[in-house]
Amino acid sequence: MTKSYTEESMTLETQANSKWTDECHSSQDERDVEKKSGGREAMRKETENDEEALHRLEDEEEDEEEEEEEEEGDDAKPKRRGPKKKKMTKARLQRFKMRRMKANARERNRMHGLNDALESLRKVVPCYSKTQKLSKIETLRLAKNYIWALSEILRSGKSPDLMSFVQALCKGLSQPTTNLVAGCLQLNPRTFLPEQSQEMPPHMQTASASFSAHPYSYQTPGLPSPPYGTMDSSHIFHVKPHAYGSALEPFFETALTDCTSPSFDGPLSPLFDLVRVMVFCFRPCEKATTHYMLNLMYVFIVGTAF
DNA sequence: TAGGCCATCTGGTCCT
DNA sequence: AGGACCAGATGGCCTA
Repeated sequence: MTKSYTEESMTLETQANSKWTDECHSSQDERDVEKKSGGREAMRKETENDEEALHRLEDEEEDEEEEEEEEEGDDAKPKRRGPKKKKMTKARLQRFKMRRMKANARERNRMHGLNDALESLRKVVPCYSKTQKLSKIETLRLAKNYIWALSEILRSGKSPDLMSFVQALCKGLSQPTTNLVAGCLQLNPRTFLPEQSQEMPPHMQTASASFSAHPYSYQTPGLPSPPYGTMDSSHIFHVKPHAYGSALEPFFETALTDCTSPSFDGPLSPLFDLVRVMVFCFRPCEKATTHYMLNLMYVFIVGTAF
């Protein structure tokens, strides 16, 4: 981080900051040594230690503040006009450190929240395994495919055959994930693998898209590698009757009000209009954060398939 | 050992 | 001013 700074452009403050970040990194190094031995447990512990340190720092800072005020009071020199170039006093440095620690703690918590949301999503996509977790990116891809597939079912009102459904699910997924999905559904990936390179069309724009419409010629080089998770596939492509009817209505109403999407015209009928609602919800809206989108995907899947 | 994945730190931007 | 969110950087762990 600090390596990108040129020495010339460093102000007094940034010098102090970089000193701090260097300190951070050295302490980070020490902590990383701990991590090697203790793993995730150590990470959590270390977070707690950080928080303790933060409280200590807060206490210290209060004392420093008083000292600083005293210093200023003693200084009888005439004050310069114009923008002050703030000196990096001990107290300022302490404050900066504390701000940084607080921000880091918040960011950690935010990322943990994001990971929790992703974990929830992992559990509702059709390939959940405690032993072999999907990566973040693969979870998102699979969720996207799953939502697309469910939307197609809602749109057409017909259940596809399992093979077509799995083909749709595995579009764009990596080989290991494809194998995993196949394993979960007790299928041989050789029998259904689609062309991996073909990007899925914007599903809501192509109303004519259907599960069996894609040409599949991809040959998989390998078989799935254990251990697989198990998956009760009974629900995965059977949408809930009247999915939109009760449970999701409040959520989507909120989502639609929050988003800057065009308004609907005409009455909402349960199933078909769920698709329309999703079109609106999945449009990029100004305030759609990552967390928001993850929750939206989760709610759609749970509301539609479970 | 390279590459994928991940957690964390950091500074910037926007919003309240 | 402070918080939320984001993207870039960095370094560790794991696996093929």
